[in-house]
Amino acid sequence: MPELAEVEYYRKRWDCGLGVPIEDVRVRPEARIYRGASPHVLARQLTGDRLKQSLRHGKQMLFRTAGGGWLGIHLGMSGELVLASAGEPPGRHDHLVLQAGRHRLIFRDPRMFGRVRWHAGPDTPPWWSQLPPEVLEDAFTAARLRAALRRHARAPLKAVLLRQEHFPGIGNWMADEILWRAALHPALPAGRVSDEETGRLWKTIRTVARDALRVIGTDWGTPPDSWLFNHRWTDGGRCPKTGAPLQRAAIGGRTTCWSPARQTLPGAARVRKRPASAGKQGAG
DNA sequence: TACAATGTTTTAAG
DNA sequence: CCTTAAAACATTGT
Repeated sequence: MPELAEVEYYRKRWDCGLGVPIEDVRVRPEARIYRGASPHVLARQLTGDRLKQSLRHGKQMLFRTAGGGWLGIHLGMSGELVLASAGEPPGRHDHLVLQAGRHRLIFRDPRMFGRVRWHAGPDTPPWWSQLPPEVLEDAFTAARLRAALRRHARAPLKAVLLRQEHFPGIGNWMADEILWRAALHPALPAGRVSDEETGRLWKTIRTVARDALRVIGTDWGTPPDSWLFNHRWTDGGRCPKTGAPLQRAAIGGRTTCWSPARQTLPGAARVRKRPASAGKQGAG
């Protein structure tokens, strides 16, 4: 569920716990989200410490503790940060629970595609400092976008936009919103985007990121109907710009929504229909 | 019931 | 080595 703006929203949910001593830490050590890291070390070191700062970069979150620790959280597909009061019993999918004063800071993730990591030391963990520039930073230049498009020249534009090593924070709905606003077909091979279109795409990436943070990242507000957002999941949805019916298909492995009236594929490139169960060719 | 879900990672193939 | 596509991951809701 969470992309750039949703992660930003969740990050702030724990704000009321900043500065409050953590009396107790509960973990579900068998949960997949710890991925080889030791949840017990995390629990021991976090106990008695306090969170003093929260950061977000793309879809990654990082909580800095007063005692020199770093708690990294990725929400995966179904994760969320929840605030509960001290008395409530833990939910079935609450994999990390920090008891801080009257607050209970909870990482909840039913599908467990998320991730929790722990790092102790004065500097940010290596995996954090190596993240690519955010799409709203100055370092995210049109030249960087052009290089990413060149590198994945044969992949559909939609699939390229989802790559976190180039566009941290962009997810399925943002990618569709960006391509729709920029009037670029999601199946267009990235290498065929013209210079003029690249400039347009670069501006649109930044506009959508800003809009998303403003509308969703602050209080999870509902975007206006002028966005594709409100129309993309409903059957029979119509393009807010043209009124024409929207289309949906799997592109780049994800359900994709676009407006055929404004996002067209030039010439040879066509949307390839998924092979209708062609039967498995036995490997021999 | 079977399928899809706002995400990554692994595996396979070219 | 590189890129691309598909499967896998685990659970819930329609």
